[in-house]
Amino acid sequence: MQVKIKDVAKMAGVSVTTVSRVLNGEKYVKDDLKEKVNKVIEELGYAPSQIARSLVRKKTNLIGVIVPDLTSSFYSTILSSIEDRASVNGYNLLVCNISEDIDKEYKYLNVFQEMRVEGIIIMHEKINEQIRAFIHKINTPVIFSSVKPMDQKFVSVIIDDYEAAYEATRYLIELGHEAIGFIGGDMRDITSGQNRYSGYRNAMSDRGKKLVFEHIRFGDYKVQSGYDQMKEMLSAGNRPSAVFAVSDDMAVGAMNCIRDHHLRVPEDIAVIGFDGSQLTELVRPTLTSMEQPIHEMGRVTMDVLLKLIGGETLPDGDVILKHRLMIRESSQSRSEQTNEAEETNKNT
Amino acid sequence: MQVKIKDVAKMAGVSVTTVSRVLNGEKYVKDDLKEKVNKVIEELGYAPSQIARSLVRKKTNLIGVIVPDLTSSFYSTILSSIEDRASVNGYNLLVCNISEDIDKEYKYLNVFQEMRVEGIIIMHEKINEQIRAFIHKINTPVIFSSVKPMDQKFVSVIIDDYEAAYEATRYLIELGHEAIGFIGGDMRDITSGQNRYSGYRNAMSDRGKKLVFEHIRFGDYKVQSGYDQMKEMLSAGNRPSAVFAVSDDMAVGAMNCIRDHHLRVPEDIAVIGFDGSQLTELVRPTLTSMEQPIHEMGRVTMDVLLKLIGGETLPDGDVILKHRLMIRESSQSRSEQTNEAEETNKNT
DNA sequence: CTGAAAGCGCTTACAG
DNA sequence: CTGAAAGCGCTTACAG
Repeated sequence: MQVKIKDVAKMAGVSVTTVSRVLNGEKYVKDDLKEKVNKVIEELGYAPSQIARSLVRKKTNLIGVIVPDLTSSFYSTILSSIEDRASVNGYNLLVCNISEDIDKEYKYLNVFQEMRVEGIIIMHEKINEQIRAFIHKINTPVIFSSVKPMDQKFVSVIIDDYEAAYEATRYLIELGHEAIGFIGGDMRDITSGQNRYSGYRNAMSDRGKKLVFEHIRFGDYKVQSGYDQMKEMLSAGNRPSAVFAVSDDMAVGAMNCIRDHHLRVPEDIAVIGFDGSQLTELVRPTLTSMEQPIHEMGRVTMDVLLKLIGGETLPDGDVILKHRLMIRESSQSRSEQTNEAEETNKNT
Repeated sequence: MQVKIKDVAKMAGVSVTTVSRVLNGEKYVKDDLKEKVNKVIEELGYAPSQIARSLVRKKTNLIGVIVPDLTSSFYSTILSSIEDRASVNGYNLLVCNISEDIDKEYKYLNVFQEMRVEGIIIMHEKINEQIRAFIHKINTPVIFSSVKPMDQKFVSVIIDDYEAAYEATRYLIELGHEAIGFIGGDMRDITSGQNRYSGYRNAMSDRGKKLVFEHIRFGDYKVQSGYDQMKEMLSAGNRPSAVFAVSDDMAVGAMNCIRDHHLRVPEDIAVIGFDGSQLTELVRPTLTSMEQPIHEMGRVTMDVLLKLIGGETLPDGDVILKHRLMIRESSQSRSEQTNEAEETNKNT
C-alpha cells in the first residue's frame, strides 16, 4: 500500500491541505509546520500521486509520440532530442512504435486521448481517413515531425524536401555527371517520396539532362532496399556515373552493392545520400549527404508543440528548417572519375 | 472541455453506473440500453479518462523505461521489442533518455514513482547509492535489461558476458592469432566492462598467450572511441594481428582507423565486435561479432517484468540468454593473412 | 438488470 | 497562516 497524503497529514498532526501546500511550495505555511511536514514526507518516503493530481488539475504533463520505427537511427535521434526538450519542460513521453502497422497507430491515438496527453507528435505520414478524422475531432494539439501528410490543416516541422533534392541533384550535375541514377522513397509519402523525386526530376530537366527510365528506382528507405534497387540499376546495363538515394540507409546499401559488383565509390560511381544520419561518417568512403537538421528538428517540434499546448496561436503553415549539403568522400566530379579510372587502368 | 461519463449518462437517459458497465463490457446490461449508450458515446466522441480510472482501480498500465542513449541502435532495438511486448499486453511506455546524466535518472525514477508506473526497466548499470536505495525502498518491480549493476538483489536479463568474451577471444586464438588486441569498455560496468575484459584475459592466459600492455585499451563503446583507441594501439608499434572490441560500434571505429592507416581488414588485422547490431552487415567488410539476442532480450525483459507485476515469484537470480558468434568477413585466420599479405607484396 | 452512494488521492476556493 | 469541504471523472460494492 502506497502512503498517501492523509497518512502524512495524520503523522505530522496537520491537515491534508497544509501538506498539499508544502508539497506545492506555496507560501503562507509557517516554517515550523513546513519543516515538520517535510520530515514526515522524508520518513515515510511519500511521493504524491500524479494520477490524482492530474485528475484535479486537468493537466497530465504527458506527450504522446508515434514513431514509425524505433530501430531507425533517424527517428530515434529525433526522439532523443524531443525527449530532451520534454524533460526540461517537465513533460513525460508516452512512446509508441507502430512499425508500419496503421491499426496500431489508430489504437494508440485512442490510448493517447484516454490518457489525456496534452499533445501528440507523429513521425509518420501515411495516415488514413480514420486517423485524419480522429485528429480533426480531438482538441489535443497534434504536430508532425519530419513528415507532412496530405492535409493542409496539419502542422509539420520539416525541411523543404523538394528544394533539398533539387540541390543535391544539381550538385551532382555541377560535378559533371550526366547519367545520374535516383533511388527514391515511397511515392505515397508526400515529403520523402514525391517531393524529393520532383526535386531530382526538375533539377535534371532544368539542366537538360535526360531521365533514364532504368536509372530511376524506388525503395523503402532501408539499407537492403538501397542494395536491391542499385542491383537492378546495375543489371540494366549503361550504368550511371552517380546515384542519389533519398536516405542515407539506402545510399549505404547502394554503396555496398556497387562494391560487391567490383566497382568503386566514388571512382566508378559517385553516391550521395539524404538525412545526415550517423552512418555518413561511419562508412568508408564517408557518405556525402543532404542533411536534415535532425536534432534541431526534434527540438523545434517539441518547442512548437509546447506553444500550441500553451494556447499560443502560431503563424499558419509548416515550420521549415534549413537543409545542408555535407560533402564527403563518396562524391567526386565526373572528370576526376575518368582520370582515376584511366590511371587505374595503367597500373593493371 | 472533454466530454465525461456524466454527459453520456444524461444524454442516454441512464445512470453513470450503466455507462460504466457498457464501457467495461460487463454483462447484465439490457441490449437496448447498451445500444443506446454506445450510440451516444459515438456521437459525443467520448473517451473515458484513464486518469480517473487509474485512480480508482489503482492500476495505471504504465511501465517506466530508462534508456542510457536513444541514438544507440543497440538500446533503441531493445526498446523497440520492449514496446512491442508492452503494447500487446496493454501496457504503455514512459520513456526516459538519460544520456549519461545520473541526476536525470534519479529525477526520472521519482517521476516514475509519482506516475505510479507498475514496473521499471533500466538499461544502465552505473547506478549510485541514492538510486540503489531508492530501488530497494519502492515496492514497484524493477528489472535491468542487458546490464547488471553491482547488487545481488536486482534482477537482470543478460547474456554471460564473461563466457561470450572468452569464446570470442578463443575463436581468434584458434584462427592462429597470437597478438590479439582488446578494446574494452568502462571498467565501472560489471557486465560490459569487467566481465568482458576478464573473458578476454583468461582466454588469452589459458592458451598461454601473452597480454601485451599496449594492446589493451578501453573506450566508451562508441564509434569514435574505437577509432581513437585503435589509433593509440597502432602508434605503439608492434601491431596486433587481430583486435577484439567489446561493441560493434567500437569495432567499426577500429576498422575505419585501420583503413586510414592504409592497412586492410582482415588481411592485415582481423576485427571482431560485440553485440550483433545492424552495423555488422552494413559495413564492408562485414563484421564478425559476438551477438547478443537483442530482440529476445527486450521481449524477455518485458515478459519477466509482467510476471513480477503479476505477483509471480520467480526463481532467484538473473535470466541468462544465449550469445552466438556470427562469423563474417572481418575475421580471418592468421595463416591466410600471411599468405595474402605475401601475394599482395608480389603484385606491387 | 439498474442506480444511488461512497471512495480513489489529490487540489482549491472558501471561511476563519 | 490553517483547515473543512467540495470536486476532479471514474468504478464498485450494495441495495433493490
